[in-house]
Amino acid sequence: MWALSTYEGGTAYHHGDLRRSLIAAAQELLRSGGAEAVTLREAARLAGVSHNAPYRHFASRDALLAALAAEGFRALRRTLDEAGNRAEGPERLAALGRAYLRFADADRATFRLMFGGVVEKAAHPDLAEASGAAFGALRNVVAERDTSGGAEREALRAWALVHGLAHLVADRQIDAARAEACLS
Amino acid sequence: MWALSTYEGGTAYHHGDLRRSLIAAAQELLRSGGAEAVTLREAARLAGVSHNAPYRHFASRDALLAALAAEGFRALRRTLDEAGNRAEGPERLAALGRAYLRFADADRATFRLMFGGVVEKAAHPDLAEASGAAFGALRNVVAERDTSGGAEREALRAWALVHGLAHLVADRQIDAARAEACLS
DNA sequence: GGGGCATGTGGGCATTGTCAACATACGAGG
DNA sequence: CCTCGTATGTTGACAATGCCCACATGCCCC
Repeated sequence: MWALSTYEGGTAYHHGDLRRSLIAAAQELLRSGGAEAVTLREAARLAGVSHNAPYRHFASRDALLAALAAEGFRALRRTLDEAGNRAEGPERLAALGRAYLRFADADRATFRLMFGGVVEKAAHPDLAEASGAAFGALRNVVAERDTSGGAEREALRAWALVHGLAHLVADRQIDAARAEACLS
Repeated sequence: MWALSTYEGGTAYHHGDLRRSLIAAAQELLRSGGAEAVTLREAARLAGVSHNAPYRHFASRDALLAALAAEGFRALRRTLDEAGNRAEGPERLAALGRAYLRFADADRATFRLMFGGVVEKAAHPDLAEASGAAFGALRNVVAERDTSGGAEREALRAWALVHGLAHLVADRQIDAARAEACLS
């Protein structure tokens, strides 16, 4: 067969790790055409399987999107953790902010899927957990900076500021450099 | 015919103001089921016309979504203008912020359509204009507060803070009251 | 080595976006 | 008043998609 896809693998009939291949294919669709372009049948085509094979791994298209979003939250968490480990003291929060912004800028489609409300977190426990973990990482560092009485409010403000900047970047309302300059 | 829809009107064949009816129907679909639920055929059904009638008013499903988003930006601008007129001096910015948050909270689906990247502003001039006007209203008031050298940066910060809070509210990460408490 | 079960296949159905051809009515100009 | 052009709406069709069903295949455990 000409043009064997990179997402194929394993034997002819049993794929080997179709779930991962489908996610990889779907990520490519997501990044190149947005959430609308993520199609079970197209992902199956890219993975070199029949149009119904994905249903052995994802209950529905929504479940596939949820998996993509969860993957995004896990990646975001890794990014935040790394940034947090490389900085110390008062620099730490700004480092997290920069990491957050760079994540949004580097993978706008995934960021929008994560926060666009297309997938309902309540319906996908895996997603909810990944999302909670990522937010936890951010909240911890935010709260550690300010231990006074108004910590709660300040933490929320910092979070909202970064989140808003990230959305503006993802929507191309401002560019990433200008957004980074806004972090105190 | 039983169950005449509120979106119908005019004579039997020629509807009268189908464009407006379609937008109203689509808004209902948007609010009750999100952007995914906005369907040309369902909107046509609600308006009591054939499945192809909408094409006389919208070139594509995307054009209909763009019209909904533009309508949203116009409503946001009206809301911001009213809020700005009712307040004076330093209170003015906070009033705009509250209006912004309430808009996002009251019509989460429309807010997400406006900022979710589902419709490409570049492809719909009407949308781009409405969006620009709404942002202009916000930016003017933001910039008026701080006329020092760092006005640009402070304006962007204020905008991002409100925008981030609005997204968090729309995604139900925090509730509207907590968000409003964050506005200085 | 045989059977159970996870995994993949093929066909089918309803829904949708979009195109093309046709039908109808409103309004301007005679 | 009539007629004809054009805006508006209708019917029919096609491909793509999500999802369901019955069936095929092959890996693993007994």
